[in-house]
Amino acid sequence: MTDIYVYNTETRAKQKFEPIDAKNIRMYVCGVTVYDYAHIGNARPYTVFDLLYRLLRHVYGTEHVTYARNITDIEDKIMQRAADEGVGIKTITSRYTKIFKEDMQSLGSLDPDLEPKATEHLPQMIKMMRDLIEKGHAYVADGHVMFHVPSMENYGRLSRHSRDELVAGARVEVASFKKDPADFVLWKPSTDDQVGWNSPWGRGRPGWHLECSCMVEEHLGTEIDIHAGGQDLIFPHHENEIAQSECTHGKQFVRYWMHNGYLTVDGVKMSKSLGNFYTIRELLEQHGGEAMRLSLLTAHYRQPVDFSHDNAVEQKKRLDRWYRLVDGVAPASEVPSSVINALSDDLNTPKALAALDALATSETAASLKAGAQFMGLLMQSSDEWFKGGLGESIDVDEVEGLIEDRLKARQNKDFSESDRIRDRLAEMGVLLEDGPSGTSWRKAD
RNA sequence: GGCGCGAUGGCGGAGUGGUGACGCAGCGGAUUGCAAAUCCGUGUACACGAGUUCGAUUCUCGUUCGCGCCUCCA
Repeated sequence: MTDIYVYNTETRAKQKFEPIDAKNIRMYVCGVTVYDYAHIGNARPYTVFDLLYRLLRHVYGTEHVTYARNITDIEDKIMQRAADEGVGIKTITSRYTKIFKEDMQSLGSLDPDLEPKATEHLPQMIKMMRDLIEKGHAYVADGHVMFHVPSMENYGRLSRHSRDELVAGARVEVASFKKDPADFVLWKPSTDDQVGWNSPWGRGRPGWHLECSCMVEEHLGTEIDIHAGGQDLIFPHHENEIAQSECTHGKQFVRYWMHNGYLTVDGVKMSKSLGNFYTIRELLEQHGGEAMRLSLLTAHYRQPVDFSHDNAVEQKKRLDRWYRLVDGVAPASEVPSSVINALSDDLNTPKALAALDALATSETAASLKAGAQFMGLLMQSSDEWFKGGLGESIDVDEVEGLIEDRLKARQNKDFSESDRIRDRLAEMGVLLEDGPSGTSWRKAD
């Protein structure tokens, strides 16, 4: 069996992956908050950890791996958006959930086994808060339920932030009802015009961290193999998940914590708050799903990746070359070991892509296709790739008729006529390629 | 201030204690009426300083520069 190595944020080291139960491997990736179109930075974790999912399924068997990716469908930004549009939050969340799922599919990610929604886990959250209060880890204050950070001995071990450092470096004003400045919210009260649920502590809504702890427990159990997400979630989100789950259950919550680096634009982190973002939608329209997927995979997942249109165009050219080679070729039955080995080494996608390039010869095209498809690439036929998509209405019959005319002109050595036809096709967005076996065409970029 | 990441050729980006991946771009050639595509060939790099070593881009320390997190954030 192939050994998989992953970098564990908690130990800050690359470790051999040893499943809790090889017949029941569980991974959880923090999903999106559905209040707007997702940006391409959001897509990075779901793309790289999709590869981890594929790898685990390959090594341990499809039926032995469960991947959950939640939908955060209650959050203040959602409420704000709903209020702005004068609609209920469900209208907002179902709209953007649908868009998000479509985007992920366009980027070539497999659907997770489970996509739990926060709002469907209120009873579990109330139960966890009860447990935490009973065990002395949480308290009620001013309509809030707060987690009491000093009640947990090794709080901060994931981010390596001590409670004292946190308090000293805090940029946010400390609410007066907190017993300790580091305490965080499990439940907050809602006013009458805000969305809320009844609870033993009054009508309110859950804090973000609580949701994930409860969804993990509900669907995957109290101890799971892998929990992943963006680096910005290490603190406070994942730190607080550990606090909630471990103080509730008294056992190690997660074996391996994995975090991807940021996607940047012009070297700066892409984020909604900075406004320097591209939505997945707009980039899919410009570059297509596979080029965007490949673009996201060109850097190792823990490194920052700087998004640029030039890179997307470059990756499209790489795909063009591969698609030419695999035209009409059936994928090999085995995924090339060079690809599996590269991915098994902490998801080394640049190395895996180099392995594909090494297979990009006419002799090894079947292996290239198998390896690429394993990574969610080369999923179309070459004809679809070169001629389809883009929605530009290209009339195939007209194109082929003009190619015939041009061929006749060329046979008559009437090159000014043949070039005129080629120019006309170019205006239609069609590029010609004269090969030994005749003339083929593809849509222009 | 605390915690952490990085610095490789024109660009992107692996990797290694000792003959410099890979992609895109460039250049030369083949092919072509021309172009495109394809094929062959080809140049350029390891931030700086010190240390360890027979030998360091690779290990150690320091410096400089860049980036992120420190309760919105994938």
